[in-house]
Amino acid sequence: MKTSAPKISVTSQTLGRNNDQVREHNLAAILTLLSQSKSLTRSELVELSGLNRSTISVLMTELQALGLVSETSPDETPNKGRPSFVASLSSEVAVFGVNVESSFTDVCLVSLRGEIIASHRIATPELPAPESIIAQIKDAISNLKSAQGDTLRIAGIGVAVPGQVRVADGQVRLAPHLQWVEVPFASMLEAATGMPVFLGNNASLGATAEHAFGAAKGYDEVVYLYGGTSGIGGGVIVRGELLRGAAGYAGELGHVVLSDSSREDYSGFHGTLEAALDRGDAESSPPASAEALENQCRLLGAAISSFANIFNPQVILLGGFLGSIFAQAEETVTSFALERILGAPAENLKIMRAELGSTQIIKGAAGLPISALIQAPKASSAVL
Amino acid sequence: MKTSAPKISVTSQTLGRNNDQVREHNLAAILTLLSQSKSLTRSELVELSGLNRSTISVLMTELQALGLVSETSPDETPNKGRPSFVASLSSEVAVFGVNVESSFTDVCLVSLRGEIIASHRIATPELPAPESIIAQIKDAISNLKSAQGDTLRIAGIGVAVPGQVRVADGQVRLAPHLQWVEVPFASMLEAATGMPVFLGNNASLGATAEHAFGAAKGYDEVVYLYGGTSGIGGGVIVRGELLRGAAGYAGELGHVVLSDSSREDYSGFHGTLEAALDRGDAESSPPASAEALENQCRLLGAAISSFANIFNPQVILLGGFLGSIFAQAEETVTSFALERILGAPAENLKIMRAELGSTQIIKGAAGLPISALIQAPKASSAVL
DNA sequence: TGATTTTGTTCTGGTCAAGAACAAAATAGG
DNA sequence: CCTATTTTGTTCTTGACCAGAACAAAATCA
Repeated sequence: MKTSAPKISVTSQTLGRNNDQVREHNLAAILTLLSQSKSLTRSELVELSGLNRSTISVLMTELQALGLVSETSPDETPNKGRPSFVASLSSEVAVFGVNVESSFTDVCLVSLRGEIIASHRIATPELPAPESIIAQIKDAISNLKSAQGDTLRIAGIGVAVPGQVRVADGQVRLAPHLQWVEVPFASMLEAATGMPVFLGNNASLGATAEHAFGAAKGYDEVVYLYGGTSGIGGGVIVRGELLRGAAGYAGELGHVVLSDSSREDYSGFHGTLEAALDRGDAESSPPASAEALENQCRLLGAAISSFANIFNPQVILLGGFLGSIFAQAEETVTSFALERILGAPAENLKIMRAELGSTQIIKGAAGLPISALIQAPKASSAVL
Repeated sequence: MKTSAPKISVTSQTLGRNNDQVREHNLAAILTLLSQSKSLTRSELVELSGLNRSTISVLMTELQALGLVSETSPDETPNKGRPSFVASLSSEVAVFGVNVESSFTDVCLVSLRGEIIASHRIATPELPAPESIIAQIKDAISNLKSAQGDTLRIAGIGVAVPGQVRVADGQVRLAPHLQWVEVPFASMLEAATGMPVFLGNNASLGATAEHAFGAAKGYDEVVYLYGGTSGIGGGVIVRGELLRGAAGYAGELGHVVLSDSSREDYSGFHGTLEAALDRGDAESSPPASAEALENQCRLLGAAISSFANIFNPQVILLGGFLGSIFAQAEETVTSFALERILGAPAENLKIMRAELGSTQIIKGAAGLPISALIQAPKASSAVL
């Protein structure tokens, strides 16, 4: 816990760049734009990317050759002039999104656009052991895949886990509600399926899903708080990307200290947000009293004010039972929050309920292999 | 405070890139490498940047023509083979760093390498009014500049302010200890001096200085907490860059809610870190009792645990009187903190006292125009 | 002093995006 | 129905950039 020699960090900033990387970047830019909209015409791509028409032409040809983009003629031609091709991400490439919870595991086939094509739920009356659930996921994947056409290619698997995940190698460090300790889940599932596997924390992936598809779409600075059966988690979007921290454990927003109370949360920490807001009161049954609800609003408001002062976000999103509390008493939560937010970060701040339903975590998980494909389209396509 | 249509964000991710930007990026990469070391040989630059030797040759020629880099023959030649040129950032270009506090304002001439060349302190027995302090800063700048050789070129002015600063236009929204409200300081100082002016919050700039030159050098995920006469502020480095948030107000770490206490901080918020840790007790005089010190350690530890869980940083740095508390009772603070940090983010976490002395804020302020110059060497050089 | 090693410089070649010129495909108007 | 206009896709040329090869320069070592 004390100082040692810091390793020199080689960021992309200090690395030189050559033409290959320019092409890769521009391909990724087009794919990113396409993933943000259902479909875009070539002329819209020209405008949005700032690239020349001729360059777009070359890039689109390459992306079609890679099988990542499909172009069609437009259905309607509202403008005069030659109609522009309509491009969208190929429906012949998809990924799997997996959400592991204590009582069930969802496996979904998800398109590059983030649409759920097919899904299957594995019920686990007993807590899932890593080996057995991996075998079941493998079966579900091959069933879902064979139910589709032969032309479907899979770019990878994204898995959401309710626990702390080391992003570098997809190791589950600790997932208390699954009773998993130090499970190398990514490498195990990779070995079983032969596909690239990406792991993430479930609440963090909820944040990326809300950012990509949900209520936080279009914002680059977002705080997401999620209250579920496994406590309170969160995710933060900074400059349009998920806040990961040194090893990927960032975003444990439920464990901020809020009060002097001795009440403990699921990790045994006292006085934290998770300790103060107990799930049972809020979602399943209406709160015991108006006083109890007001107390919850006060605590939620205090947490919101802390996060607003820390992150100066554009949006703070509340999901799960925290969204229920907010929906019941929006004014109360907001006014408690505003009590302790500085004037400047309080401007233009939006506090909203999260939008996506139960599919958000799956979509966030699917976003992991999708992002990997988009960021390195040439390299990733070789893997398919 | 409620939802409106989100504006579409155009990030660099979605923008195409052309050859001009490649050159600009590579020039910036070399300057960044040089700013991280005192000096580097060309062959070291080849290795660190990953660029070809011939490319480095061209780039260095251009940087010398821009007057940003100077090359000398090596003093010693420990290896066989032709000795490599030693390159370093030019000493003919410098910037001004300014730190405005309630009772004085420091103006320093700072080299591109972050060394303070000359400095001048303006005493302000009365609180400084914007117009008068700008006139005094202008005088100090011209005096400091004329004391140097004629060849010295100035790339800009960086100013640290104890308050909330909108980074987009350098507007001081609120600086309570200066009693400034909505002061367009950057444009005022630009008009007075004709030089480009950059503004930042003092604690945030302390964080960037610790990251660039101090105890956090080499780390990319850093939380910095600073306790000074104007309360408790902070700064967070995420992926090697300062966390700014939507408008630049992020990092107000002193205003996180920690307890149910009704004690208020300088902004009138109760139960916050700043409210709980009163400055008077800690720095000027030894704490009244061991009990009082332990209480301070408990509160500081609680804040540290929150930030560790939120950010999963490599380092948490404590500056100002928070550093004094830590130095007095390192074990106590650390053990209180570890009580409520999850296992994974607690690994490899270093809690340290900040390194730089009173010059840190000046160096951080100077870093603003230096970074601007490094990031856009061709454009910025035209301004000089 | 000559061989070896390492580095700086110059020249060539390949890749990339921008822009111009041209072809293609729609609408608008008679 | 035909033609002018508008908008878009394609192709070719041009200029910029980086990589690599060939060569020259400057040190050490035997």
